[in-house]
Amino acid sequence: MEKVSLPKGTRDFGPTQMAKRLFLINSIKKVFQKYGFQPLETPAMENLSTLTGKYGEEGDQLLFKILNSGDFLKDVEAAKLETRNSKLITSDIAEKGLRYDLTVPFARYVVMNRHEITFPFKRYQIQPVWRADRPQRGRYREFYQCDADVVGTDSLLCETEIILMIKEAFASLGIADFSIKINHRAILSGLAEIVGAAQNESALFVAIDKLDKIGEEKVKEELKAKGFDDASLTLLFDILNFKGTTAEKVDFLTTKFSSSEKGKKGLSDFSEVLSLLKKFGATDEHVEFDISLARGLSYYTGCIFEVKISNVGVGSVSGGGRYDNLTAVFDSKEKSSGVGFSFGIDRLYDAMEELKIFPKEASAASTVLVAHLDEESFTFGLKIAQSLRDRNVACEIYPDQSKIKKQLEYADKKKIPFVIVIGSEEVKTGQLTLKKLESGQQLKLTFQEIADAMQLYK
RNA sequence: GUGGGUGUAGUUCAGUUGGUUAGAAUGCUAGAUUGUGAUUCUGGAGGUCGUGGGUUCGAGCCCCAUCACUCACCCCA
Repeated sequence: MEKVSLPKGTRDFGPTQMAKRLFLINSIKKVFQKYGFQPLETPAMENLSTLTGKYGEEGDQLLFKILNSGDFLKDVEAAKLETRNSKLITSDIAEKGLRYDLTVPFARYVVMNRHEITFPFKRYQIQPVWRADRPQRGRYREFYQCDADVVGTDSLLCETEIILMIKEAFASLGIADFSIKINHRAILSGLAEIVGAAQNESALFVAIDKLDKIGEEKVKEELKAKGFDDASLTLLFDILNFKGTTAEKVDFLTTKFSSSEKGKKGLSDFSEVLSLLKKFGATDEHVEFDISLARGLSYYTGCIFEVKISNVGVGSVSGGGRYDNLTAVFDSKEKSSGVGFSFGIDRLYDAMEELKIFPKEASAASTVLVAHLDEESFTFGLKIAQSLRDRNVACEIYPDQSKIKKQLEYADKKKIPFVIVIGSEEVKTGQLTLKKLESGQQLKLTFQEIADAMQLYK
């Protein structure tokens, strides 16, 4: 047999995985829709010009490019080909690429349709993206992103609703132990100002973002290497290491930021979000003010979020933040500030698998299998199966005349919870045999009784 | 891009200083049981030891190359 395989970093999702993935995706979709977000889908491929230059030089290299159709080398200048420099001829032989994320295609969509869109525009988008990265644990070349954004408003209501949505999504998924870490870009800028690193913000942010991953000492080393002196490091960690409740942290920073306008602005935004949360009637349970949270993406300008599930080996499962101008990358004149966040479906899946909290029904195919012992029972069973389907019960009848043993094995393997066994006895009396596979328990019941009981398992 | 690790049955893995016919668990399959799965018992099938070369009387084991997978770093979800 020929050896078949999958491209590196890609995966099949079999029926049992799909059942769980759909449970996850549908739960999240429901929450998005409940908060007024509308679905958007964009093509897997975009013009390469739409994608290049948006993710930095590294990002450009991670783009999957699509060869032009036909004789794509025909019109390339001979001199260019001679150089054997792939980068040089890329633009001549590939004008399309696979999307790298959902944000840039969304920005493109907003720019293209700005006259039709009613702002504030709330959309969600759940689609695969592709990166020519080297795969490793929890990182794939094809993976799903699950984004929700609001564009066209500065209101902090959006930030508050994001918190509510995260809480609601996790509640419906059955994840109880998690924390929503929040920080504000302006608070970070304030921090940079105080320690005299206003000119060197990004180096500072990248370093302190790693704090919980590599520890205080390593971060100090990294910052020293980048020219930070001992005095500013002491000052910095004095603030980063402050422990206390959210309110205490805010008070503490208010005194520290007395001279920093940016810092004050960040704190007031953050306090506003907390106060709106209260007005919604929600608590700040699971919400944690984390001064060291920076997130890599430099285009965030306001609140930033990151969600971690406790006691699992996966990284953050959700994140996002506010940005000033989504469409700036396309030189759009319209100001399109907004706030967005996304769920990492693959990581959520891994986390829920690790916690073993996927509901059992999520993996079951049918609720009932109709098993039969002879030709006559099979014919009788067809009616039973269809009547159950009429009552919206997922049901299948075994297609072949096989030994009852084989039919039960089939139900067991497919994790079908109930089997109706039909033989000459059942056909004659109309009393059907219902077997619950998990317990092995078996009852003689009428069709109506079974149909009623199955309503509970739909 | 940089640096580790691992390739043996469908799957997860044992395999002694290099020495007869390469094992286990699980899965698959047949039966014990002609109306009952999962559990129990009995039998059976299943391997070019990733690939190519080298050392040796002899290589799953040692050496070289190559490919695949995998983990970490950079970056990211």
